[in-house]
Amino acid sequence: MAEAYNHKLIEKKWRANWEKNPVNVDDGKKPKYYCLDMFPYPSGNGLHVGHWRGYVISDVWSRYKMQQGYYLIHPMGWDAFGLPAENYAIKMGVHPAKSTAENVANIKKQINEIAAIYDWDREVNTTDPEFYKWTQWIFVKMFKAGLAYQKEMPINWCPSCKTGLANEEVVNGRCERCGAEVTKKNLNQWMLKITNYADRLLADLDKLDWPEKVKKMQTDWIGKSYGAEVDFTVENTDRKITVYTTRPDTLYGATFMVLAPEHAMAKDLATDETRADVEKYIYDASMKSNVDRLQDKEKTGVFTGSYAINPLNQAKIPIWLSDYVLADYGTGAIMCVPAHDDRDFEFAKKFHIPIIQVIAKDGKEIEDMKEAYTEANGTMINSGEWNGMESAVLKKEAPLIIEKKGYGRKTTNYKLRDWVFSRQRYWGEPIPIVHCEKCGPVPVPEEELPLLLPEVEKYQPTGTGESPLADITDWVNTTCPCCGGPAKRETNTMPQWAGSSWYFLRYVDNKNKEALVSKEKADKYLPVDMYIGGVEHAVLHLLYSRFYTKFLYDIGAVDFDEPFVKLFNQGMITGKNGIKMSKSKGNVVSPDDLVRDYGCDSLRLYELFVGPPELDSEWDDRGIDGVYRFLNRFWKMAVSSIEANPQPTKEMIKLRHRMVYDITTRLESFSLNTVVSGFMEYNNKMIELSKQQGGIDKETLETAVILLSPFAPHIAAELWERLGHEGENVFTVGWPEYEEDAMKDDEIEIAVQINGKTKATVSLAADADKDTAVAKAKEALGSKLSGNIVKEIYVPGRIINIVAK
RNA sequence: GCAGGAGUGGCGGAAUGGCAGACGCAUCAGACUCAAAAUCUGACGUAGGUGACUAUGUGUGGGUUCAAGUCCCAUCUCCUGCACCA
Repeated sequence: MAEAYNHKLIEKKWRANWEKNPVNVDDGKKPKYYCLDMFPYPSGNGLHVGHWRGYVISDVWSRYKMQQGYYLIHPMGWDAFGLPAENYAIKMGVHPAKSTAENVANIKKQINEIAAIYDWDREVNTTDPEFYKWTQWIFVKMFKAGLAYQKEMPINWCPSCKTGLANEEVVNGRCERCGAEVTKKNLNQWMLKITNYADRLLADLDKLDWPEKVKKMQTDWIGKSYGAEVDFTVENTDRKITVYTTRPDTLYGATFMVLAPEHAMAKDLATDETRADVEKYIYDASMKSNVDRLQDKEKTGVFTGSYAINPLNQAKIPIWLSDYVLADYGTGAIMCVPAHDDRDFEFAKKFHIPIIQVIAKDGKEIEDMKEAYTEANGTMINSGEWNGMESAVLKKEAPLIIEKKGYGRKTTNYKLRDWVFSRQRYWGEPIPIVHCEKCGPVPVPEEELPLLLPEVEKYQPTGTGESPLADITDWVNTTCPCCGGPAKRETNTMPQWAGSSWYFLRYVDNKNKEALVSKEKADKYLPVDMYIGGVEHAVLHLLYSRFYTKFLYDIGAVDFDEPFVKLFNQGMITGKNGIKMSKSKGNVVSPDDLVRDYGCDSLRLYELFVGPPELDSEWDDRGIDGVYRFLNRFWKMAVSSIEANPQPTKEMIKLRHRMVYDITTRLESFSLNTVVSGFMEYNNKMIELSKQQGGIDKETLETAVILLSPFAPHIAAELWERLGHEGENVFTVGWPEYEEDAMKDDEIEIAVQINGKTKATVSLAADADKDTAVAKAKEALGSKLSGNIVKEIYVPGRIINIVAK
């Protein structure tokens, strides 16, 4: 009776072994492979099976690379500053430093249960002063480069989190973190000039081996458009209003102009008759939240009483205010061509403004226009000297024509805005700036960094727009590094994204006191070859990281300008009916019990087996029995094979090569769920072959164990030892290779069809010629074949199809 | 509204244009057992037939092809992202 599979004993034994004998060692000769997980923030809830999946995927991939001869950079760390950690601390009534440390310890313990080969010597924590020293250093460098600046403006304000937010953190008018409605608040903010990098951030997407979806999301977020600015004069004045348009070809069709209510000139355009209405409209608009403004489908507006003059034809058009025009895009003012824009059309209809068609649709003017004709496709009409031109051509040429005539200029625009970088919260990196009345904002000298986050009693957000740090007068009051006079410290802190925008650089040189990362180590270990994580950071962390990396490249800190060569987004694990796992829904599945009952190896396999790694999957506990049974059967087959030690048969050799081929190709294409089913298939076949001689041959078994080692490391290590390799590291023996010739069958089964419908199967030599194959097929079909044979198709190794009438 | 992804048994899912449903879960039957669990063997899309078998079948409707889950056109549903960006 063969010894049964005991996951508890095996896993305990090997866990202890690996602690003493690390499997991933840098001998200085191996090439590096950097496989990175998006580092977690240390939440109090711990890990659920969904977090596990990402870590298992990255570990399997890492171990595969290790098996191929790479030295791995496979680190882990903690994104521990920021709102989630701080909000948790406030809820629990403890200091965030304390709760963060506790949560880190707890999650680290849970992560170790995965048996991933993280190199804990490389661990980083964004709240560690030795780490945030460099987060602050980057800010100082950006300040010196003119990329960090202050601006007073109405920003997105989360009344629940009591802090300002970046555009990227506002989702459908709500706070990305807590879901509260975002309002506007006028604050003096630190901004990062990410817009300086808009073109490079857009263009370099082409270099990246990333999911198309993420590239598209970033492209849309950057939102580059081409067009022209056109200057209109306000009638009877010498004041100008500049509008931005992507459709200068339709300039003759402009019948009115609309300004955002926040436009600097909005109030001034009012006349005595309209002043009351205009001021009321501006006030009402200022009171609306983002959510309201988005939900108001129906257009509203007010006529200012003033008119603008179209520089092209001197036409006099009314100037309106409406909140459908955004203040912070383009110039905050637009020319409106109702005939060729849906929004302008709707507005014109509602307020009875004339509509002039300037592009012929299907060669003619539309009589009773029911909707705008928005395509730039047709001949120009009602357009003076432009009449007869093709709209598509004019669209491209008009910006230059307008520029030459002095009516405006060719421009590009971006949806991307500068990054609101300050937070009115305690738990973040202090912004290393000192405000001096004489010298203005002065950066803390680099040699004085880190600027420590002071200990405080009261760390709750104030809600006033000031950070809790503002209360610590003896911290705030300081001297100017420049002139030595009295000065005050900046009291806002950085957003959570500050640390996560560059942490991956620090892993490879995490103890360096002289530099963010040494030149030598950066060149040797960076950039990241494979980055694995959820898709939720597509326009947040992934965009910010690219921006930071480009900046660090520009100042010569690193030698590459894209941080992540390849990106893989794993799908989410949800509870029943696709509902996101959360504590409040009560559908969180904890991995702890599953590890106890089935073992780490089983759970690792099942995490992959639930479905394609890139898609969301519903978790169903029952399925884990299947992989657990597989491991039991594999174990039983293996130990009895070791005992029987049979000579390899032709069948076994063939199976070995095919197994290597199948597992490798599936793994290479990241089809990890079918790798697991492949193991099951081949195990079933090995069990079948075992029946003849009490087992399968040693080499085939060894091959299977190596193939399995990245997926189920404990059982693989144990069986490798039992196969006579005591003291050897199964994880670095090398990935097995296959030979095409050894996989081939001499005789194959092939389907025989009549008119595309399978009617029989025949077995014939793999290299049989057409005549032989067709003859055999006809024989097998016998009386089923009737009528005239029109065509005989034979695809060797695939099919025989006889077309008969 | 725009863009992307997906629709295959009771369920999760598999199929370089070539025998649809691999692999697994659940279910049912049998073996072992005093019994249960575990394990092993088998059945398992639908309809008809005792049966070998026959017909039918990958959201819906067309098309290309000797051959379509796969390619093309149209259409419906669901999910994700963006959303008055001029």
